[in-house]
Amino acid sequence: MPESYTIGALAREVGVNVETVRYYQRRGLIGEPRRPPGGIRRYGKAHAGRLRFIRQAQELGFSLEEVRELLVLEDGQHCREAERLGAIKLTAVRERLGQLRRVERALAALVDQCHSNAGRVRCPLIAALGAGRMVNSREQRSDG
Amino acid sequence: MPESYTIGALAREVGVNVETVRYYQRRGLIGEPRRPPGGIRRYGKAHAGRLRFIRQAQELGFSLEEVRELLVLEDGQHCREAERLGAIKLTAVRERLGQLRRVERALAALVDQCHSNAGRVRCPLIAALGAGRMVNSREQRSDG
DNA sequence: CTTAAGACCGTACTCGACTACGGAGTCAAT
DNA sequence: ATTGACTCCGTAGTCGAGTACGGTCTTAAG
Repeated sequence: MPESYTIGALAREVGVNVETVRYYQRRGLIGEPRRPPGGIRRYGKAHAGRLRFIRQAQELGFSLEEVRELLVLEDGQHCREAERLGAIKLTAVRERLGQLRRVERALAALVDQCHSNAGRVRCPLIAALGAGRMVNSREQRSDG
Repeated sequence: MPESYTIGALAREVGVNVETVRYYQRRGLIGEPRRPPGGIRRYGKAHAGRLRFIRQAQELGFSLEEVRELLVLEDGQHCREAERLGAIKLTAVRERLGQLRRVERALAALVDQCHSNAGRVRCPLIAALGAGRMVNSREQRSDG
């Protein structure tokens, strides 16, 4: 019988705050088991799984609202829809990745220049910041 | 004479809200030019550049506070310090990059599986989320 | 039985990053 | 001179994602 966790145990198990669990319940992200006559709720593996799901999805960049959208698909009947959502996220992730790569390059180069520069004239890093557009996410034309 | 923008023009130029510019000023991210006797402030290219930098840095996941740390070094006297901060940021960027790469892989694989799966049994994406730990930023052992 | 830890619950607070509002002043065009 | 757009400034509200608080109730241990 897996309905063994109290809310506190559940939270500990998954590594979140009790208040966070309750918050998710209020947001409709996890259902609350009904209270036994005048008692306290018990949670099971499924709840822990759900909770992990939420944290995972968050790490993937889904907002709680988006997570909720995904959870609605949980019955397994909506793989298509899940795929669609996943694909959208994937695009976003890839965009971010590209951006971050550009920054990595730019920043690495600047730090390197700073190092060679060794405290001379103008600091190349600072100069670059002042100049703006070290990194541009999207090309922008008609800039005079 | 580059001090040509009003705050509104500046905001439009960079694509942010006027209130946002003012907010950044309050946060010490951009200096406000002193008002001419009883007049309105004028901003120049430098301000636009600064503003763009801030947005760039934000898109990369830097908080305004972190951006401020870098911008504080603007006098050019602190190349060493700037280098240090730059190096720290670079490390952070690389970490983020790694994380994002893992996410990209995981998500791509799942979406792909969904596609092959074509609406059958359990949706792999949903299942994977439920199982937890598709992507973990830091390894964690001793998990039973 | 007493007691302490923990559950329950609602409300309120926090934090980061904005965004909106309202009243007074300024500027350019008519 | 008047109008209307815009600036200036402070304060307040919003949004997402929690986190904290305080009072009452349950439950397990001693």
